[in-house]
Amino acid sequence: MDKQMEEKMFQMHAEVCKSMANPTRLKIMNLLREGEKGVEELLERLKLPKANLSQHLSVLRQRKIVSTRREGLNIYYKVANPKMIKACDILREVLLEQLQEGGQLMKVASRTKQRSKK
Amino acid sequence: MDKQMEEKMFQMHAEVCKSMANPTRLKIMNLLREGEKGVEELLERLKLPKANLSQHLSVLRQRKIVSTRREGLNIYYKVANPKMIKACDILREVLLEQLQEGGQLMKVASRTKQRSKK
DNA sequence: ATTATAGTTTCGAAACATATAAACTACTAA
DNA sequence: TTAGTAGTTTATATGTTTCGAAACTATAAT
Repeated sequence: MDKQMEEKMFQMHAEVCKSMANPTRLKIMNLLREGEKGVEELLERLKLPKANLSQHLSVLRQRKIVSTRREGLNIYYKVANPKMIKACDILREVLLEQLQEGGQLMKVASRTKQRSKK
Repeated sequence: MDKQMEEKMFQMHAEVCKSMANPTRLKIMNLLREGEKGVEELLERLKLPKANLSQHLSVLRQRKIVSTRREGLNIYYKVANPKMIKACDILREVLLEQLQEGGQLMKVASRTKQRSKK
């Protein structure tokens, strides 16, 4: 892979991250992890204004993170590549570890406090 | 995990994605993947204004994506959790697949064009 | 104490992302 | 053809991210 190609990859990688860098869009991905879902269902579950949901879906579509299928009036969305879910899962693992460590530190801190009280 | 906790997780997840949603910061991560590096070395390799590099490092530090160590005047950075690298790698795989598919489609398109020329 | 070096923080302007509301498009059915 | 439903797009106001420049902080050496 040449220099320019590398540059392009970092650019694209950043764009994908941007698409995932919003709690609402992560919630959408989390719902779609269970499988294909219609806009109607997403609307019910997320309790968002229709236009706003549509905008978020548009972001995910443009980066090809989700793909769509129309059936009459309804449009169905799904995660385009299951590896995307995998990547999300790993990040969540990291976050959980961080929360745990935070918890540990707090425990240690309180233990230290008790000790120094003696 | 309760409702509020879930909400917090999506929030945090989005913040982590934001930290990674910039080509320069991805390049930094890519350099640090090889191991700990001093700011000086990062500066040389990335050819950025010092202040700007420092701002990007600050973003990564705040989300605990990197951690630091000082040694005299120099400060050394490393990736805090190797899973972060794993997550990046998966996203890059997805991107490469997409590029390949794009290539395929282009080939099919040019073949189709030739055919219709007959 | 002064000076030099390595790195960070703050400020301000330009570019970008977000939510809401209003206008629009695609399909269906009467 | 008209009307209705499902979904998308556009416009705009508000907030966020980015960069360069200047000011600042921490450590070391004199």
